[in-house]
Amino acid sequence: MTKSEKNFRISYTDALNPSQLKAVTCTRGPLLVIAGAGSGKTRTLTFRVARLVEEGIPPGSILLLTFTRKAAGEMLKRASKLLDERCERVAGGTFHSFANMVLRRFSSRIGFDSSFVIMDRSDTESLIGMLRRELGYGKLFGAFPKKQTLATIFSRSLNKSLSIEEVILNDYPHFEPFMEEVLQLYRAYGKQKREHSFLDFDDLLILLRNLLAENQDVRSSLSRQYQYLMVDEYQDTNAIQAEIIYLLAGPEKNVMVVGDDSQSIYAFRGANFRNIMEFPKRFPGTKIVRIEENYRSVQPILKLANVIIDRAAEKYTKVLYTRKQGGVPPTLVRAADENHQSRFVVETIKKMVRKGIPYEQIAVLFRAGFHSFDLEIELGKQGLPFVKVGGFKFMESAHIKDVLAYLRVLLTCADRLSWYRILLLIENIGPQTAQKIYDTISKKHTAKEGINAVRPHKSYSKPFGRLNTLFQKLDVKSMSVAQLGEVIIEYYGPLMENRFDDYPKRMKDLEQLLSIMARYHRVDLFLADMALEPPNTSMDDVLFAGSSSDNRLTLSTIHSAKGLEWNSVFIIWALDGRFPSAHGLERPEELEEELRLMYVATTRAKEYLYIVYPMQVYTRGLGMASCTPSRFVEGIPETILQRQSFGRVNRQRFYSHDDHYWR
DNA sequence: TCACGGAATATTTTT
DNA sequence: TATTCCGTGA
Repeated sequence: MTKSEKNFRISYTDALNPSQLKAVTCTRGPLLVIAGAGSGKTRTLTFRVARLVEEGIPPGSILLLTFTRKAAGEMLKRASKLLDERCERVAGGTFHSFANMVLRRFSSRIGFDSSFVIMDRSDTESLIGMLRRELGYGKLFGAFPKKQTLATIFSRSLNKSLSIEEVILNDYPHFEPFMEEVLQLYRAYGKQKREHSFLDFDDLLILLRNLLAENQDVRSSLSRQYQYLMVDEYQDTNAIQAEIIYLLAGPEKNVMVVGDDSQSIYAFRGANFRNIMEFPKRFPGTKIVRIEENYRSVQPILKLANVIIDRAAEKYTKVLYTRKQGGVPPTLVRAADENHQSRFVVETIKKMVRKGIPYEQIAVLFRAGFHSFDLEIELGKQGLPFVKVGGFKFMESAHIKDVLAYLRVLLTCADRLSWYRILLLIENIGPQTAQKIYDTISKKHTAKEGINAVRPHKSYSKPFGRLNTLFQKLDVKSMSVAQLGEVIIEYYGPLMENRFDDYPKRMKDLEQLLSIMARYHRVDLFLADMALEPPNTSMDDVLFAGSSSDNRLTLSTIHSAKGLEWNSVFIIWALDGRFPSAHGLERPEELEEELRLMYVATTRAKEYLYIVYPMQVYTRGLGMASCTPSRFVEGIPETILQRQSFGRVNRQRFYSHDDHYWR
């Protein structure tokens, strides 16, 4: 410690509990912080940033890596409020956005142009789909994996550091006969990316690791620049990310990682919570701090959470406790069917709101994006304002991607994927014609020249003329991002009208996109951001006219709810087969992850928690089928998880406990 | 060569 | 429910 405590502007000893304080003041050397749910992890990180800055460390030499860029931004903002605006100059973001920045700076070292394009998941799939078709593998005898599956296999191979062969043998043994073809396709995909200067999400990580591992000068330059590393959500990093941290750490090894092994929910993406256990081995002399006191939830909720996580085969090392008094046990609600489940949630929320709980303090959580469809309809009918997070994405909808395609070809004339998008929108141009036109265009260096060189066939010459006019107007150098957007939308509007019958709704999305564009002054940075951190809520999700943007309840996948908290939480579809999802039932490690997911969901609630499941579900083929509640919440004593019913089944009304607190 | 319709098939979570 | 493949007609 460079100064005595009283010389600091912030009184750390008053603001933090002893273990938090230890995590904050231990600023030198490797440090592992195990922080339970609701234990003030964000607070700890925030104070630690302020502390480092107060100790006189230049903000620019602190790097804070988090799971979303939003999380990093908020922490730095909070730190600024605590101390001063110096904290805003701390470098923060996700591994992917950090990689993006570094790789652009050192692009020549990795053999790429600095204006490389980042492919999101759907770009990746389209490109794979294109190659799959070209190579003719779709027509092979038997079922060749689809583009989506192929993308998953490729990604898993990198993120879990396994070969393609291993992934197929482990997870997709039924594709073993196609091993050679899949490998062929994988090589073609890699070649295509290199030729087009495309990087997918996984390339960002791999190339950053390779850059650091193979270029000693780059490595030491970066570790001199970032002398203090902080990594949030360490349980959800994979082997490559752990290696990046290792390579980035300078001789001082000022590396702090924070995580909670019982909240690891991204193994499907290659995350390995054992990274936490291995951290002290990689960094000898690591200090370990545990933060176990929970400030979020009332005791009855923690009790249930502890019972749930206790069912895990893996024994986690901490038990949450709280000094918060009061609270009522969470409730397991049996609803007659899916619609009753929705209606129960809506009814209860109405009662809560009447009692003074604001909408923004209420959330409904579920395993998968589509689980909320019926509820969304019900909320719309009743006029309750909500916002949906996770699941399908604004940025991935066709009309948004279409508009981005015009911008992308302005930067990279060789972007075949985007040219296909653009050309296929024109009547009478199909894949064959698009390829021919692309061949002509890609010989030129700019989109303007390229499109001018095309001699269109009569059948589409008129609409093609419009496209040509568009590209003569577009000029990256003299126009702002928003101006480019406006001209593009002017061209695209009529095409969209033709293509989609929900044209007005999509037009609103485009207006929204324009207002986002107005915040950027460089097209390449705008495009990179849209791929790395797309706005993850769709604008038309607000079914309630005139609701203010801040007073809405939240519908969210559990994955997207990570790190967040609400006064009242509903978990719906707590059915075996849905949650845990049928997918993971056979594999013990996947089932284990589902259990941790349930644990994460329950620990989001501060005061009230309902776990709801429908008794009967309509499934295609079977009609109405009875269901069993999730194994994660079955057989828990009523003193910990009380029971309630809602609706009627087979003409017999359920008995229902009195609705204790919302009457 | 394009557009469209029918049939078959697989269905999670995210940077 | 969306994707993908295949057949048919223009």
